[in-house]
Amino acid sequence: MDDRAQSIIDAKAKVLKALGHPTRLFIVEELARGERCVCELVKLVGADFSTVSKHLTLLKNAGVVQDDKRGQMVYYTLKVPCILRFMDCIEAVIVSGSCK
Amino acid sequence: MDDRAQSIIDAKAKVLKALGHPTRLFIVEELARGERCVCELVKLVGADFSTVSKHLTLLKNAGVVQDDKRGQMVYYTLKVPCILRFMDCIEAVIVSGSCK
DNA sequence: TATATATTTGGTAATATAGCCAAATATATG
DNA sequence: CATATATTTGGCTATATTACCAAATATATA
Repeated sequence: MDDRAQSIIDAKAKVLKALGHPTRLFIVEELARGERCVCELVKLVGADFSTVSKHLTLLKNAGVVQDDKRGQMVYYTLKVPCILRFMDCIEAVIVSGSCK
Repeated sequence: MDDRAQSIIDAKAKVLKALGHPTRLFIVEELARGERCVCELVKLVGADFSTVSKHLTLLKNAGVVQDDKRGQMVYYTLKVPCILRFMDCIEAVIVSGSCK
C-alpha cells in the first residue's frame, strides 16, 4: 500500500474511531436532533464538564462536528449528517447480525 | 438514558470502534472484494500473524466479519456489506469536510 | 471592577489497546 | 507417526485513552 492510500485509510479510521465511543456516539445522535450547547450535553451525558468538552474536541478534530461560540456558550452542530444514515446499518449489525 | 438505550449505544459504538483502526479498516475494505484467508491478509497488511489474527478476532466479536475454516486455512468474509456504503460518507468527511 | 457562568486546558491515575515473540493447537502430508 | 503449515492464544511492554479534579480563560452582568 502506498503512502497516499495509507493516509486515506488513516483519516477514515480516525473518523470511525471518533464515533466509536458510547459517549461520543450519544452526542452525535443528540446533535442529529439539532444544535446543542456544551452545558446541555453535559446534563444529558451525565459526565464531568471537562470530559464532555474533551469528547467534543475530539469529534471536532475528526471533522464530525463544528462549534460556534455565541456569548458565553459554545454551540455544537453535526457537520456530517450522512453519518446518521449509516447508523441503520450499524443497528442492523447488532440486531440481526447482517444487512443488505 | 435508560439501560436499554445505553446498551444499544454501547453495541453500536463497539462496531464503530472495531472499524476505527487503520489495519482493521484495511482488512474490511479488502474483504469487501471477496473472501480472504488469514495468510493473504497477513501478507497484505505486513504485520505479524498474531497481530492480524487478533484484529480479525476483534472484528468477528463486533459482528463485522465471519470466519470459515476449511482445511488448515481460515477464510474471512465481510458479514455486513452495508458498512461499505458508509465509506463514501466518511470519505466525504475527510475530503470536503461535509456531506449531504 | 468584582463576580458568576460557560468552557477549555493541564495534570494525573486507572484502564485499554497494539504489536511482537514464543508457545499451543489444528490440520495436512510425507 | 513425524513434520510442515496455518492460525490462535498467552505474555509482555509501550503507548493511548478515559475520566476526574483543579486551574485557567472568556464572557456576561451586577
